[in-house]
Amino acid sequence: MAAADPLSRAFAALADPTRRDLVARLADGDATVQELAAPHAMSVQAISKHVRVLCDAGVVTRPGDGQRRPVHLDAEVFDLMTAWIERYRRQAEARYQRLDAVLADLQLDERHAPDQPAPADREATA
Amino acid sequence: MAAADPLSRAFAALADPTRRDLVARLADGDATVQELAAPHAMSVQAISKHVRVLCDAGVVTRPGDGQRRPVHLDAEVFDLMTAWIERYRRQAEARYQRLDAVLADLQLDERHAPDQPAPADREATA
DNA sequence: GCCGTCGTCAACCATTTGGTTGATTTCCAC
DNA sequence: GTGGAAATCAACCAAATGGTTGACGACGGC
Repeated sequence: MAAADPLSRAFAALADPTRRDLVARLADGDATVQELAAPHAMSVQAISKHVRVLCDAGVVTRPGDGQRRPVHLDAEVFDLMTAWIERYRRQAEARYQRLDAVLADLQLDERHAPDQPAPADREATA
Repeated sequence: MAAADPLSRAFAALADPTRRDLVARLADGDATVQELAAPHAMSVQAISKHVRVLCDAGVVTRPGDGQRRPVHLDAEVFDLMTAWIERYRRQAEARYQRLDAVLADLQLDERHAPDQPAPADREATA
């Protein structure tokens, strides 16, 4: 998963509660690794690794190049994720509505042609 | 990560391109494991495992209890994820705006009080 | 009733992940 | 300069992931 596509990296980065906590903390403002590590009963190195994962996923940037460089939340990747999620949520909802329409049609048809076979709803995608 | 919180399971479930592909396929309509496995050069057992992960994450449901039970996309968990993402995206954006306001204030203040120290913007969260 | 197929369970394996500790680098303050 | 703190690098370890193959239970069609 290390050299995976951006979407996989982004979702994987947020799949860990510690990293989501870091994001929540960074939404309040930039912070150093030490500040991020303080409330997390965990070594600073572990937090540094988590920050690297967030960085590789593009969730976070490190503007400075010194060793006191702060960690900065970059919300741009979030758009990628919401775009993907919303796409399939809408598609699923649209399918529901189409299914409902088919069922309604069946109800109507049954009143004068009770033995019509039901059309496969997946072919109606186009 | 097996007994993790719902959000972790949901993000982890979508962190795999194969599983995202299954979701894309299921957005077109319910399908059996065989149908899902067909286009994925991979054993049926592997697909079955992926479906189980999606099921544990609540992304997918299996209405039937027979062995030919179809897999059905359940978009409800998507709301959880978008809610989390949007929360911190908005918070980050709001912080930007506050930061901009602070900077604007500094610009103004510098014209008649040039040596005021900058306030830490993170304390302004409350 | 029997056969074939669908789906899963089980064991196994390679790789990744998430954590540790110890050493090293790099900068800031004095 | 020198000392100290910040951050990372490196090696290591336990557990989880993602895949395989093989076997097996449960239906549906003939």
